[in-house]
Amino acid sequence: MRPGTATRNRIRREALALFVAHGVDAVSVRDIATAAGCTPSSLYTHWPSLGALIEELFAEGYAAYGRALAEIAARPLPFPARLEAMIRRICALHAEDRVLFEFLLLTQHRGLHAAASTPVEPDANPIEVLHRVVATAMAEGELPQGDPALLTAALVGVVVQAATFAHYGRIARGLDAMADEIVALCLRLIAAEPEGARR
Amino acid sequence: MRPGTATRNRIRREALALFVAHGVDAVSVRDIATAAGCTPSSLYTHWPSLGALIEELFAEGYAAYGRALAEIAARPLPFPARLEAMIRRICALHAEDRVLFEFLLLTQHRGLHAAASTPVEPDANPIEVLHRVVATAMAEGELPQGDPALLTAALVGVVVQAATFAHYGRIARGLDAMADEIVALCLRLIAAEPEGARR
DNA sequence: TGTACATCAGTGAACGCGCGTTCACTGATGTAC
DNA sequence: TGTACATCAGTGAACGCGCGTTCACTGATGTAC
Repeated sequence: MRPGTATRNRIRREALALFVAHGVDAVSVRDIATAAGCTPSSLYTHWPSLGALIEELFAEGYAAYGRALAEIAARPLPFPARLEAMIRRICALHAEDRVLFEFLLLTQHRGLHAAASTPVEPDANPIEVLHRVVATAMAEGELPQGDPALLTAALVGVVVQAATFAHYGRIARGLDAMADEIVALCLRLIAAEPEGARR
Repeated sequence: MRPGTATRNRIRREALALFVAHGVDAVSVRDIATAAGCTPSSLYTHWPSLGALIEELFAEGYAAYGRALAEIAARPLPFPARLEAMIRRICALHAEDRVLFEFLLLTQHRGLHAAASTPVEPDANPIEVLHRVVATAMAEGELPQGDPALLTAALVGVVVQAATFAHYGRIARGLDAMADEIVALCLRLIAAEPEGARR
């Protein structure tokens, strides 16, 4: 570990925690420096601006989620099995680093606006990865025809909103403790025939 | 209409549009005044602070959605019919005033943090209303047993994420144009037996 | 092993700027007599 | 109908403050000889 890396990591960790606790725009460079036990100017040793720090945290976290999903998406399994594995992975990541998960949740709108400008590796966007998987499954008949984007939204929505409820204390458990139920809900969404089905 | 009401409404409308376009924290009093064709100080004729304007817009919008759902929740219909009506109502509201819908979407986290302090009428919170309906249906056997909060989250998630996708252009249609499909997805979530069901 | 030098994380005082907000005011409108 | 007054939305200049950022610096660490 190079010298200075310790402070750099402390700034990253404390900034993330403050962003989640108070909202990104309510946290100043001085707040972060105080929490990290350094001076405000110290942040500029490691990042060219506060915005760059925020962008780095978002981009890295978002990309990590994207790569985790892309790895599963590439497995030679039927679509439902891959979907289940992806959802379980997300639930596990929620338990692994809840602060990061909630940061991505709270920052999604700001982050996605900003990220729209920068060209990214295709696997760096978890939504994109899932959308691709769903669209492919639909094209290959593993799923009934429909709007792949809407089904993707529904699947993402179930997981994201569960996390949001957990964040606000509407649900007391973490996503990993609910993984079985979340998977069951998502599998209902991709069921072949909803209701009134006749055979 | 009292004199001055026109400016007040213009400020409300332009502020909402700017908040949605750039994010709440990126919009200054001067920005709003310029868009509304008045001076910054004019805002203080109608609100004690910029924060009060933001809070009013969020609280009123959120409460309107809550009351719309509460009205449907009170109808003497079986649960699935009421759920369908509520979802269709939300989709219609999206088409009616998309800027308001997206403002509530983007502001949910900030708004919910702030609103946590103020005591509100119970029907002013659309999530609360839906949660109550789901919990009641579960208690009365209209739904299989489970965590009512998680099922509520899933239902909210489908609609909210569809709106988010629409906002970012991932889906080109408005919610009202997708109402049938969104309803179908939500009805799958409340189906009695998911899969592997044997009779 | 000891000295000289380069590197670079972190400091602390200071900066200019744009922010939300204030306040004495103006001027149009409505009301009383 | 005409005059005097009250009301109040909106003005414009000014405010203090906290923000992100800069910059000359310090001092510890690693390297060369």
